Amino acid sequence: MAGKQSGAQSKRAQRTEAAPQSVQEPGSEPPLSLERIVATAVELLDAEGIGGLKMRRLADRLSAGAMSLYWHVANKEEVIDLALNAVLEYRGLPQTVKSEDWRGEAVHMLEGWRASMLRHPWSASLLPQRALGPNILSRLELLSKTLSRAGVADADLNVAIWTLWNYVIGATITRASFDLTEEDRAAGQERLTRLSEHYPTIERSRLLLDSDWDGVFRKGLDFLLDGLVPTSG
Amino acid sequence: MAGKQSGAQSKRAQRTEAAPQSVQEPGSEPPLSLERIVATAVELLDAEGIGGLKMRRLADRLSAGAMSLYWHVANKEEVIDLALNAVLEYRGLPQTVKSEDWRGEAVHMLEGWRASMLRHPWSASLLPQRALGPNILSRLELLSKTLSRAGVADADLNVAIWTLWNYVIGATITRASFDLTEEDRAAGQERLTRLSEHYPTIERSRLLLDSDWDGVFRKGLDFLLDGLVPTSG
DNA sequence: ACCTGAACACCGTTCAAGT
DNA sequence: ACCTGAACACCGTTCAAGT
Repeated sequence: MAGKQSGAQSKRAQRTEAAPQSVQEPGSEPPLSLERIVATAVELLDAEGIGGLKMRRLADRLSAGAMSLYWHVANKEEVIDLALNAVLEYRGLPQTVKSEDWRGEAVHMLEGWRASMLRHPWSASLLPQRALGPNILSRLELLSKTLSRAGVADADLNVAIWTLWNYVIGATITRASFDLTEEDRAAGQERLTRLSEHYPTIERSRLLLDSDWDGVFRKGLDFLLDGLVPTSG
Repeated sequence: MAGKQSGAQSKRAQRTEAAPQSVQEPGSEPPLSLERIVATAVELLDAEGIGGLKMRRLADRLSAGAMSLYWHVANKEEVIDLALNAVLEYRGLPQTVKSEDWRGEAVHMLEGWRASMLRHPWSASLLPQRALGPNILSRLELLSKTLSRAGVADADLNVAIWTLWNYVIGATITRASFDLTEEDRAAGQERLTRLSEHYPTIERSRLLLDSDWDGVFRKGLDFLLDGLVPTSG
């Protein structure tokens, strides 16, 4: 969200002229670049989670000295911001599709957003605390337009956006944290069973075990849209 | 959530006999205790956020050597788990109230849960990644019972709980992160304005500025309950 | 039983220096 | 313009030792 402005801009912003491209020798690493750094950061985050992203480790993966990164990037926070933005990249809908099904479009967009984040389970929990990068802004802009055309009045647009944001973020963070700890979940439910005198209702419903995540997500989303979007006659 | 089992149990669990209580001299610190450690950790977290919680700093506030904490607590993670649980403490409803307004009760509980977390803005983002402590389990148990009595079938209970969980967590994390960075928000909207050609719709709606958070929360909650709970004739 | 300081491993980052 | 190693500050935690 608005989150903290990770103001630090890398010096890169001042360099505009392209350096002469050196020919790539077989077997040697390509030169360091912002793009390679970000792509490798995403790989590392995917593999090890947010706790596994260390500047030295990132440099290792790039076969660079640990300090080389700091010429391309102001600090670790900028690496994370860039990685988060990269993961939220969005190819806009093909303009040729002229669907009248606004509701279906909104569902499709929100499910796509959630899917993008679940492919990178570290990403969802980072999103609320950070400045809104361009890719997430594009997604919100497109969602706003879709809801507008679906009949949501301008005065209700912020309510609609925030409600959906809240739901998608909460669902995705929760879902991702379950992914990360699949094994522990049984232990959790077992602990619940041991305490079943205290928590009979949630124990009985096997809350931690029986969950059709995609189905749950879709149902809640439908309920919200039912309330937010006037039924198009 | 199921989150990682922060398995480490402190040695405390093995000590059952109470130590002789030393009389409290005026002006001297009371002895270290789990209770004081947790209470002070919450204070520190409230004041400085999750990044401000350092074992040395916590010990300082307790006028203890940095390493003294480790006799009472296995590690920093246990401190955080305990602080989170403390913040989620819940005084059950007075049993004397025999309300028939299940829906109102559910809203009251969920708003109370959100309010508890907002009083400690570091707490909401921690909740999804961690093992469910007793206090949050109590809240979920009570919510389950209330929804059950409101007419939600057993088969639909998990869907209802998770949908509401997702929404409350997302709303609270987002809301808390805005609290933390009130100043930056204007800067964020200003940046939006600068980019208004790219994001005309969300710029026009002043998404980052005009938000009645409590109202938005309540509206989304109502929509979800409308869908989840059969209308009681 | 309870507390402590010295010491270690680790990590982000600064700096002065290389090419 | 781009990369590097040495060094610093900081932090969680181990350990052997105190009372």
